[in-house]
Amino acid sequence: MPTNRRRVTLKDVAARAGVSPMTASYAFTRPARVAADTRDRVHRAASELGYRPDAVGRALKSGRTHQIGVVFSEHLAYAFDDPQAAQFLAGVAEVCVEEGQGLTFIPTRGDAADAGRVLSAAVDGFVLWTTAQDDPVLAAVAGDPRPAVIQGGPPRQGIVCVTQDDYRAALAVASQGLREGRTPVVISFPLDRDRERMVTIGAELPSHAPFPVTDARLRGYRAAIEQAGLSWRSTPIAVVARNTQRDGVEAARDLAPQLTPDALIIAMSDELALGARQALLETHPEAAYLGWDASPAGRQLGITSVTNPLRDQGRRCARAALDPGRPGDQEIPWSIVSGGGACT
Amino acid sequence: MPTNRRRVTLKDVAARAGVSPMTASYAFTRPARVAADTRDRVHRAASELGYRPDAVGRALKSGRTHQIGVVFSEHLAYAFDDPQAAQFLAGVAEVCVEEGQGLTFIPTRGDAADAGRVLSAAVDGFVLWTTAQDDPVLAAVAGDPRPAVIQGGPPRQGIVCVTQDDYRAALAVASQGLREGRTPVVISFPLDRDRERMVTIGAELPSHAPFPVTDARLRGYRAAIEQAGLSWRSTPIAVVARNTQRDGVEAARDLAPQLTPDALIIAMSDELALGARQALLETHPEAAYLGWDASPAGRQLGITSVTNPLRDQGRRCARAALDPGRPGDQEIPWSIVSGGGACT
DNA sequence: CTGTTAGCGCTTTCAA
DNA sequence: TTGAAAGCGCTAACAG
Repeated sequence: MPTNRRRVTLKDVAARAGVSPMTASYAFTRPARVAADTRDRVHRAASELGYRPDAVGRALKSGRTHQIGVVFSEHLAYAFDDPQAAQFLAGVAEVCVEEGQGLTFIPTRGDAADAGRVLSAAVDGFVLWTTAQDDPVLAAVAGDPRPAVIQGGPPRQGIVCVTQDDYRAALAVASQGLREGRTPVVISFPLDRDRERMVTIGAELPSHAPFPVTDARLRGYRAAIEQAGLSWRSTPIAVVARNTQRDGVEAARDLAPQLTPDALIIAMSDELALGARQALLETHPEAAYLGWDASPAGRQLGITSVTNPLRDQGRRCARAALDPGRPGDQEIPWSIVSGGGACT
Repeated sequence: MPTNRRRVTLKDVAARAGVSPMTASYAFTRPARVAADTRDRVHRAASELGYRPDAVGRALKSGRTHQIGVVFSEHLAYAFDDPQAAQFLAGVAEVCVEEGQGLTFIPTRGDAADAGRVLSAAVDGFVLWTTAQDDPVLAAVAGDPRPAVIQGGPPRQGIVCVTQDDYRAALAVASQGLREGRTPVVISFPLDRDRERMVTIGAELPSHAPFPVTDARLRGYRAAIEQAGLSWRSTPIAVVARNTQRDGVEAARDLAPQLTPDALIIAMSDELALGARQALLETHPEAAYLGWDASPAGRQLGITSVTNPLRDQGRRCARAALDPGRPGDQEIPWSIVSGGGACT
């Protein structure tokens, strides 16, 4: 039983090196402030003892945890099922590694205690993933002095926003798809936090969806459809629970009874479009598909899509969350890609 | 400027409620220990002041951070590019939510400072993703008193292991694939931590790969090939850098010159097999594919695969990391799935 | 049921 | 260049 189970503390190191705890501390945090031989003695003592600085003690005194807190305002595990969320996280993670910061996921479960959990987290700043207007976590974070950044909105005083102009992009991509005179149907992200799968029509839709991204895209699709002289009110709309191919398959099955052979499937993601395509390949070989995110798989299968560089947005969010200067909102440019070419 | 920027502390709450800090503390942590009206007074004072318990102060005193640390012993951002890793993380996250624990990613970049970063992290236990035998992080974590669990090995004193019997599974799946008399080639995960893409043959392979999963699967494939009366030494082997479809495409292109029309592509994941299939669909329509992980997409395209429930493994790892009792190693059962049916 | 004491591990401030 | 004092926010252990 060689190892001593008690934590090795800075005081132990100082004692062994024959210096005060302060000198030992400086030997690690400000090596230049300490005489070379003293510093070496401290370092030697530390490695002999197996000393590691304790992040908690350090954080308490210094007030900085060197952690970025990431919040997905719904069940945390969903974050890993959505490939777009994964891309976003990869971007956040890249910056964390570059800046020597840790990455803490703040667990949320959609209940009333979420706001408290978020505010109590031992992090220096917050990165939030798109959420609903009325999400209480938003209000909580907005009132916290730590920097906070949100991808996809909603915009809010006290929270920096990194977004695309989803309305214009949706209008543009749908308009392009409708040029061929096809009959549109829409596959939409959830309309509320219940995430209930359903089929409806434009006329039945609430005037505003609480998720700003979903809301803006729906408005864009609507404008495109009406500008094409078609009826939004009677356009079939499938609402999915999550952004997965599986949900795209289900949505397509739900829509199938109302589908014309020349249907234009307007989906809010390539993921959903790919699922729909797979479900309809045999029954509706002439259908066309619009997606979002410009995934390689989507491009390969001829899905027209909107670029949405989420990895880059993850990077921007992380950088902003690290910057106590509260930089301004950022709008990410987009373009439409179809079958290999890009325009606008 | 209404809000006071100074942090609201428990002492402030106590003062306002006219009680001692200890009573205020108990009002939050052990409500039952405090008289109902006192408790209410404290809670009211807290919400009026906007008080939130500080996780750092709490952790320092109690010695528990309520955080699980997840370590991917290479550049952190890679974790989000590998769909299998994402599944694993989803499992870990589920348990964190259930148990009210936080999830901290410990940033690593594959350099010498990783071990220190890991040990200094403010977490109560560690979950590691498969790594190499000689990874210094392993030794560091094994010597730490906090519980540690690793998915995929290597096994090590002081670290709980959650694994499959990759050797037997690889032997079984390759044997089944070789029944039809096809000529095998292998697409392998990296052989070392450099992750260099290359093509080689069995004869050139080092006798042991430092990644235990890769090593066991290669040995299984080899046994199957030799049992089928074929030459392992001359079997072409493509080594990829990462587990993505894209890498599968590249591997297939690298192997193409050596491919017979009846080739059996033995890949270490469905992801790689799907990439290879896509690359070879036109030039080698008769090829057959073996994968791993039993993904829905793989099954749909007729890839024979091994089940590898990583979400479940993530759950098991998280539970074990939370349990200071250091439960024993766990072996996950597997089965082979092909074209929709499952056997053994 | 409530309060006092003490101190977790570290570092800021100031003095030597 | 080094050290002493003080305390970050909280809670275990014990008294009252």
